[in-house]
Amino acid sequence: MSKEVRQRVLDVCQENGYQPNSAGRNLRRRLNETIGVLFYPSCGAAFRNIYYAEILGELSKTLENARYNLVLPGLDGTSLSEQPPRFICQGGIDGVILLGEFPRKVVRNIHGYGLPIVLIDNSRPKVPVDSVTTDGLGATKQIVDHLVELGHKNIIFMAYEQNGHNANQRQAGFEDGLKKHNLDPLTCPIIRNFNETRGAYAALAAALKNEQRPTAVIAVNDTLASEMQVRLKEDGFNIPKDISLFGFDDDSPSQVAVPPISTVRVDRKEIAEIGARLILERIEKNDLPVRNMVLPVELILRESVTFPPAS
Amino acid sequence: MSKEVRQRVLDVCQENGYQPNSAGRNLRRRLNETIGVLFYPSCGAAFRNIYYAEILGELSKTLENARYNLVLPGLDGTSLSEQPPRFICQGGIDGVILLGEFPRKVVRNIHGYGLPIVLIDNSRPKVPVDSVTTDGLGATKQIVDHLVELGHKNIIFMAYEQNGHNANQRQAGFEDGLKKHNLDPLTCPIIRNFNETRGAYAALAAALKNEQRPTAVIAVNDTLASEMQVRLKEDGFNIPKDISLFGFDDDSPSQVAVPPISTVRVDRKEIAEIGARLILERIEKNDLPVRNMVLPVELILRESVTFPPAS
DNA sequence: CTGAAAGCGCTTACAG
DNA sequence: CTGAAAGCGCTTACAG
Repeated sequence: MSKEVRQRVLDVCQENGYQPNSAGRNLRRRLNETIGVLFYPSCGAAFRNIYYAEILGELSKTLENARYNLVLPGLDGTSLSEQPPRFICQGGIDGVILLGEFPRKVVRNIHGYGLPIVLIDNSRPKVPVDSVTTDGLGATKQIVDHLVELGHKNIIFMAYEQNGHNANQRQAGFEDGLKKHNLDPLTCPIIRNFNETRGAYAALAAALKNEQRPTAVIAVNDTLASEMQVRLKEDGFNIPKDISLFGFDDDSPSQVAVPPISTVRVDRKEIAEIGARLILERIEKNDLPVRNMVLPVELILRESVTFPPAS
Repeated sequence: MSKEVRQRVLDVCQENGYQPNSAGRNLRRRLNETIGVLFYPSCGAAFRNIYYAEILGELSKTLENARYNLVLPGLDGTSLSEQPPRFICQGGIDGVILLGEFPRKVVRNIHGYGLPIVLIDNSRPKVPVDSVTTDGLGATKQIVDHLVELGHKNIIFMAYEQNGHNANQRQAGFEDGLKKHNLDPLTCPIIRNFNETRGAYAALAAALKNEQRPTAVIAVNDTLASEMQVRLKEDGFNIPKDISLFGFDDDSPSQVAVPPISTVRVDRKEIAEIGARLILERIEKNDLPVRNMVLPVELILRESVTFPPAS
């Protein structure tokens, strides 16, 4: 074949935007260039936390650069306890990304299918799988440091009852912070006996009636923080003069709140890129050692935090 | 082959959960059993409206029943104006679902690639594509009917500046309602000169200073409605005694608000199922006539609406 | 009705 | 280094 003809063929391919047909290519290469994503407990529920939607968006962009597509099999994390689902038996995917707080049993189950998997924003030390999470423990410790520096001595940590990696890490950081500063756990309560806004505020309001009234509240995420702020204001508390308030995640609720709420920023792009790298590397070489990445986070200080009221 | 052997083979397949390999199957059948989803302007942005996440979840479940997977190509609706993207040239998908308010130009562009496409929650009459939307026009007319029946004469409609099918339909329904009840457009203003919460409330507050103070507000969605409610309460208005309030979509903000906000419920499952049906039918037979489905909606009456204050 | 062959579009290993 | 052949796993059209 002459070089001239060769070049002309290549040109024509270029012009018409020819791309090798994926089915043929994949069949031959025994690869799919496709990664499945699962949510827990469901797609709709996971995205109540907009944070996950942003990570998903970044993930799909990053994987596109590696010619990979993301596929959403039509099933929830909750229906995975039984038989292996179609999208796994069918061999149409090269790996699975688990986005959200999957219970250990489900992770183990999926891991058992032998596909490369990676946990994003969740970690299961007892199951040998790659993961990428953020340093919630360190973040809450930093928050306590900051509040103590301002003079706060009675601080509340509150999180939804439901166990989860992030809630647990953030609580652990709070407990570490209390120890470090010799704060009394009795006047620095941890509130976790609620699972919806109303219960949350009832529990918070009760804690505020304590003899040593708490002067700062750390909520496990921005949605909870902003809901508490609205209720506290309705009950006549001034934020931040009476009560300082911290959230987590730097989502929209903390930004649009009045006053804006101090929070912890997580780099969604970074977590997505690392998650993508982990799964791509494991697809290439499945006998890599397990890697558990923990990303640093950044405190965002806004008007919802100040010195405690003079007592 | 004896029937006995045949049965044993089938049994073994069943036991091991054998599924035909998708790459081989698809190559031969010249089909992909895969549908692409695009968001506008981006995945992260689209899901700020949790409504779209719920539709996506339902879509993936419905399509799973037809053995179809949903694939997220790693690109935004915004980057579609240029060359056909990889996931189209590669021939890996049988159709495309457009979720959200895509500009006409982009829809036309994608339609030009020749793949079956369907618009969900958006309609572009000038482009010959299937679509499924909800009856926002009828809904707002019903809301006006209801408010007028309670005695309201001065009603505000407010929506973000950005044009969009839903905002426009809902506004059109408001205008129809005004005409039907001979209400004066001067005392029933349409506010659309804002694109974030602060501007929205400034515009609303200004309108409330009108001589004929409006006694009811219809916000284009629940997020806007609940934000306005918080600000109105801060400024000393009682909801609903001073001002009745309507939102749209029956999302979480209208449910957790104090008081809960009247709204319009859209059946996410239904819209997803119809969208799925439209695209599957078009994949099967691409020369079907264009179908534009409009789903009925349901008014949800909550405590945020009552009679206007005695004047 | 049953069973063997052809071929979907590609890539890789092989022969020249 | 170049070019033809084999084969990935399936399904369908064809021969017997």
